[in-house]
Amino acid sequence: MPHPLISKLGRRDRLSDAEQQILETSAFSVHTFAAGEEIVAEGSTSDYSCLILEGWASRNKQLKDGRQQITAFHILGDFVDLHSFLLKPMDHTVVAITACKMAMVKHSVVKEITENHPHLTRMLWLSTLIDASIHREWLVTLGRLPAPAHLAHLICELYLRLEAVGEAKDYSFVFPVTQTLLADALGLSTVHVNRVVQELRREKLISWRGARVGIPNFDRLKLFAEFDPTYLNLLVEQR
Amino acid sequence: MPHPLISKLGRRDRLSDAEQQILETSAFSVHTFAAGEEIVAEGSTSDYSCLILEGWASRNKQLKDGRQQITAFHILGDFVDLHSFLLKPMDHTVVAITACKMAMVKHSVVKEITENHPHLTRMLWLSTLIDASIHREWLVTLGRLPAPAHLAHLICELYLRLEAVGEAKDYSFVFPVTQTLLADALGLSTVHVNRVVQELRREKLISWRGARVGIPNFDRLKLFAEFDPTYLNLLVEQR
DNA sequence: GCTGCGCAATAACCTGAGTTAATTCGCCAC
DNA sequence: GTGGCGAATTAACTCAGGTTATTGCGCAGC
Repeated sequence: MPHPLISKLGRRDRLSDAEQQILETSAFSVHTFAAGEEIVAEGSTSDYSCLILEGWASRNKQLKDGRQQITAFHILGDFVDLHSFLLKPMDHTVVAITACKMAMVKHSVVKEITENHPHLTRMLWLSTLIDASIHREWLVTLGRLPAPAHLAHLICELYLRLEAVGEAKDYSFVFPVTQTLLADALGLSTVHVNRVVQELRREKLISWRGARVGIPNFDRLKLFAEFDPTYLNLLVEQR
Repeated sequence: MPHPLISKLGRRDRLSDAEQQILETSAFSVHTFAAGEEIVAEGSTSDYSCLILEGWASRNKQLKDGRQQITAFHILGDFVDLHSFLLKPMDHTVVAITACKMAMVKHSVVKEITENHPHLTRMLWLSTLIDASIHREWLVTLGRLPAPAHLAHLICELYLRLEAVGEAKDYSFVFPVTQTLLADALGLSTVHVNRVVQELRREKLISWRGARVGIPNFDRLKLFAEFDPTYLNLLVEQR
């Protein structure tokens, strides 16, 4: 299996053999985390970043009263806290949604890349810029879309991201997220998430039984969600 | 007057004379934009980025029905669309809130920096990471805070950012944003923004007459907004 | 001094989403 | 197959915030 980060960056621009070699050998260890386990703590200052080899993770920000907002979902190939290379301390927690296998990369290695490999540096920078672009899209869906369209939008996004890394096809994917977590991502209550899920099911915009979500008609769901995939930057280009 | 980007980055880490020199001479021109004018169009692919020398700007994302969400406010020293160096096409518009003076920097110059000046590259990367960190904080305030705390939080943030660039002191600053724009940033209706502004005034958490906002008791406002400035990364550190 | 205009302020009414609490389902352990 | 448990579902009621419409105010233009 090719290295997931190489595939991911390679989807945006061609990587040289030397660059691929560097990424191949960048991890100093592989850790496994159980579902629900905290991978990175808010307020911590680490000297490494984590790349997902297997499983789902989320970035969570806690409020004082115990409620939380999820600011991102992460899947195979995502460099969950690459920003902690320069941005310290961590402004959020990273939590394993399912069991996760993570490759740990020392910040000294990333620093060495910035010293000697400008193109690869730009590609890593790009990957954090895409995270930010997704944050902005979430701001719009959170601030301006009604709950049903908001959920539909998230499902469109996750499907395309999963498809890009080979974890989804034929408009169906495994979605290991409880309605409670979904509520934390959508800024809703659990009860209302349930109402909205059932509305989308009733309208045949999605199917969802067990952990598997299906999209009977992607164009219809896109339209309903006002979804435009540009912000995911899934196209190859010189950087 | 020192170059605002040098001061801004210099607040996060020491810049060498050579680095300062590069930033000094990086702009190829200075443009002025009128209030309300579009500085960068959504969907466009430019070969330069803009740095604010004077005035306020915002990043706006439009919906089909004409409504919009503001995803960021920008002030003196902010590199409004540095991400367009690697992320194309633009996923949002940049609009001048007041009259703006902008320094335009060619992407070829930024690229040259990434080729030859790793530390300066990291500092520029950092500045986009701070943007992302603010996006995440906004996701929390948008998703989980009630409207009054949300507005209070924004005012805390803007005060500290303005103070850091010398545009605010003594807990008072010029806030050139109409309640309609504010509604687009907070994900609220204009009417509700007005209700909330008056609530904060009534509670003596803020004063706001004309374009000037005052904060009689910053600690009380922080508490009310659950505001923690960590995410602004205003502290100096080696990068 | 009048007119027009953008913005702030108010009012009346409506609705999407929150809250609390009870019920049901699916699945695993023993 | 029974008990336990987390998650999904449902119901009843409340409320934050949206909608539509009107009014007031300061100011630029003539």
